[in-house]
Amino acid sequence: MEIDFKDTLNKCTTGFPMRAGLVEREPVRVAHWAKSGLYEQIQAKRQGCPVFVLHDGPPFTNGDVHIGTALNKLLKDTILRYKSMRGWRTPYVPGWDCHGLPIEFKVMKEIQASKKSLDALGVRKACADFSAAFIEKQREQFLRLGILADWKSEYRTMDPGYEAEILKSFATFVDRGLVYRSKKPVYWSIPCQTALAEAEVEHLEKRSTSIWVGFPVPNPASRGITAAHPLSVVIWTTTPWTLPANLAIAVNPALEYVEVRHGGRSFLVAAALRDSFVQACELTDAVDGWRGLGKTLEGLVTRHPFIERDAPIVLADYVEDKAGTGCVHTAPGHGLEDYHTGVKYGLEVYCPVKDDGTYVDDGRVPARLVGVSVLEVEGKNPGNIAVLELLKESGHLLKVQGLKHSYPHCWRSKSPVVFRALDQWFVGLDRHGLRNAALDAIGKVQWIPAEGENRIRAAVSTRPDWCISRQRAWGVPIPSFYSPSTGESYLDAGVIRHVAQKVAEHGADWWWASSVETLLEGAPVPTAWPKDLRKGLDTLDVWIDSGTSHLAVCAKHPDLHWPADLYLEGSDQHRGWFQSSLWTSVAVKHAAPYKAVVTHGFVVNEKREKISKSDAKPQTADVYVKTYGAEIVRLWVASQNFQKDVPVADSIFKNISEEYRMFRNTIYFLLGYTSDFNAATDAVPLAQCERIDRWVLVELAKLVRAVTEASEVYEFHQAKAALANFTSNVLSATYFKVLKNRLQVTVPNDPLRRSSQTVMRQVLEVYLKLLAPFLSMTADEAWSHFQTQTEYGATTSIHLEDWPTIPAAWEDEKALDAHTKVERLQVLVGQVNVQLEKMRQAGEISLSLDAAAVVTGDPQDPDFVLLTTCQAELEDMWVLSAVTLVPQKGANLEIKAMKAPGVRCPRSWKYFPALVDAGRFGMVSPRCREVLLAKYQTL
RNA sequence: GGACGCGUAGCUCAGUUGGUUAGAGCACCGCCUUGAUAAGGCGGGGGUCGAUGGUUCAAGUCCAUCCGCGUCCA
Repeated sequence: MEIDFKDTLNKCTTGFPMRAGLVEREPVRVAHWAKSGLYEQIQAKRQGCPVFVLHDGPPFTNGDVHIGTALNKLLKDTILRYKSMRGWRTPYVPGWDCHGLPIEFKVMKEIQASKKSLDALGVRKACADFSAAFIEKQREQFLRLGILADWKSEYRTMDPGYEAEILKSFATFVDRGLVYRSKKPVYWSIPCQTALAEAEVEHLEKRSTSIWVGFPVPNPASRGITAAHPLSVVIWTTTPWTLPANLAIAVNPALEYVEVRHGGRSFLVAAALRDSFVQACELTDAVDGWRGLGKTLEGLVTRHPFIERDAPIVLADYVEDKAGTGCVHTAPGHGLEDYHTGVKYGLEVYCPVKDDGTYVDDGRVPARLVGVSVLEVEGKNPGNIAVLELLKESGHLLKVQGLKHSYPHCWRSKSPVVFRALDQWFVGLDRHGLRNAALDAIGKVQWIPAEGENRIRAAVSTRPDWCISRQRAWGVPIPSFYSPSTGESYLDAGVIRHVAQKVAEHGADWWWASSVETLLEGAPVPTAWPKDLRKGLDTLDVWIDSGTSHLAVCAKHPDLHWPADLYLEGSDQHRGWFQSSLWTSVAVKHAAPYKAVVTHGFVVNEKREKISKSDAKPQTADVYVKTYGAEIVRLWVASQNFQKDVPVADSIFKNISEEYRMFRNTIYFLLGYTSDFNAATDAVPLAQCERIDRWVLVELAKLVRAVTEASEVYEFHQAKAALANFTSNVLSATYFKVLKNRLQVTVPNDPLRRSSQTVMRQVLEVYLKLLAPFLSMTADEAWSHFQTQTEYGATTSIHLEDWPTIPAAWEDEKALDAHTKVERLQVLVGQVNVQLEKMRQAGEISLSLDAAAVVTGDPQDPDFVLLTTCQAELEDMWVLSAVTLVPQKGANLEIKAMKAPGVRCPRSWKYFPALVDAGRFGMVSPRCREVLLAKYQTL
């Protein structure tokens, strides 16, 4: 009868399943964490510890959690779990960014589709519902990823309390004299009589009237231009109606310009566009004259073609030589580029067009234009027609030509939009040294990676004044008032604070719902304000909302402190949240709101291209969680050098899944082979542990150091790499290989076995702790098995443990000596393995235990001395059936592998000179006979 | 177009101040194992270090130009 010796071995036994079943089982652990209040437990455990505040940048609440957002949140979670284990108290208050155009836009489209019409309050209600619904969804998705947070304290920028903080901060801006009103061009829809945002504009094909117009130059010689005839600078434009607002002509400083002579007149255009100009304006037989660079033209005075006014030449880099004449009609009130150039040259932001699209009567607009509309109806634009007439009469119109091109249109009325300067509120960034204060503050922050400092410095130093008003409904109101008779605006910090208090009680809707009398009731209204006031309907730029979070959250929440220790967001936030937070902080608190800023790159696809929304598959975190499991997503995050772009692809997740199995199986092995070990009774003093066990502890110490050092500087991919190498090389390929036979074959309490188990328990404990920040669910699951051999039996979580430290005994003299010796023995066994592989390929052996080795060497040879010292351990260490040492004076060390002599023990698979009778078990090795006897008493 | 960054094996990453035949994990191929088995061991193949030029006794590592990609800006 065949005996199945497998049943007589100490087997790998554990309830920790080798197969993870992540997608199905993870939600159970997430629920377990919620039910047991793991986050609260962790905070309670670190009561009184130094506090580390990672302030959460609020994700925008207009969609499912994107894989890039998951990357961000998981990095934060990893850092906090690590910091907590390191002894920090790590309160984490998550936030949500609720206001803003993308939501309002989506909501407006829905409203439009349902043919309803809502007032501002109705729109706001719909937007709030929309945002709230996505908060619920996103929170679920974050929980599913295993994010631990103080969800009960989460902040929302639409909470009345938060809105009040925004207004209080704004009041401080006003107090400090930073806020002013000025004009700036925005998209304007004449039929809707409203400003439009970029997202509300759609580009459609349009037929426009393009014209070439000459601006006479009274004194060409002032810039050294030697023109043969009376000179005109020629501009080309597709919006003739903006000419009444012309204040300058822009040329490119680097382009060459040429005088074109024809019919007793001279024209100045860019040399590269000279031919197309001559052709378009049919100037046959034109001759070229003076030439010069654009930069020499700066300040040259031209005359407006039909208004008594100068139009100086200004320089602008955006002027191209691809179309037109290289001389760009510039109206700061009717174009953003023109506006910037105008600001640069101190030009007026002049916009002589009213809300209804008609020219104003300001005494500067020609009488024939006053009241004429610039709205195009059925292809006819009265403004254009009138301007063309004026040009024709003045003789400066060189050519009219139709042009089909893409032009912005209003998404609702489908009519062409116009650019029109409106009064806006600005924060003057150079007032009262604000910009310099911001730049100083930047220098006191630690930027990781260091290049981040350049980026924010560039953003802060070049940013023009901050336009903070939006003509929108979904946001925090700018509590301004204006006089309908004079148009004058009124803003007062005291009044704003009064409004803030009311908003804290009633929410920002109160502003829209209340009359001016109600709004100002009880407010400290300045005596200078007129009685007849209307309320402003602009909202604040949402960057003020999120940029105020350090005040509304860090400075207010009792668990947190200001400034935050860390901000962690994508690198685009240098220009976004990092910057807006800095400005508000410097304005209100005179310092940066963060001590350190870590940035991560963007998720890109396998080819390292950006992930666009038009991709076939929506790149939500859920897609990956439901396919691979949150642990795989977490491990993916830990695998990336997140300071660069982060690739995401199925092939990568498959790869990571394999790596996960490696970690999981290693835990399985450690749990399984120590399940019969009781530390209280079975532990072996370290000093008596085996050499291989001492070796692995030295390796473990190295691992703890590597993982800790990498984690301290947030280089988790290095930490994960160290863990992977340790798992694969140190444990699986070496330690476990050497131990396996010993663990299985001996009696359970064999000293060798207990020595290894003693160390394996330590390895397991430390290994799980090192994995905990990354494989949070798996480490916690294993921790329960480690404590209680059940999945949820543990009363504590691994996330409540301290980060491992390295006991001195792990690396005492004996340990280091053992380490050196084992390392050398591992190098030497390499020579054996190559020979074994040849024998295996030749069909001579299967297992390494089927082989033996004979080592010949000089007794003085250091390696031979080492082998002699460790002779008793060599068979186990090399997993061979026998190792014979043959001292031979003067011989070079030679290790020869051969088929093992003797007979194979069917139980231990090791070869022995002879087997012995073990009764009902048959013939086994003497050692196995002993074991069987001890185990079963009778044979 | 501008500013800043990135580009090392199929994939994810290491490669100290320039110095021997460029490394790891995973994947791949072959063999073994089936007593970690939806596991494990052993062996192996695979990179002109984005391209080209330059500095140097010596460059993945320094410089220049170009190409590709990303973020922000225009």
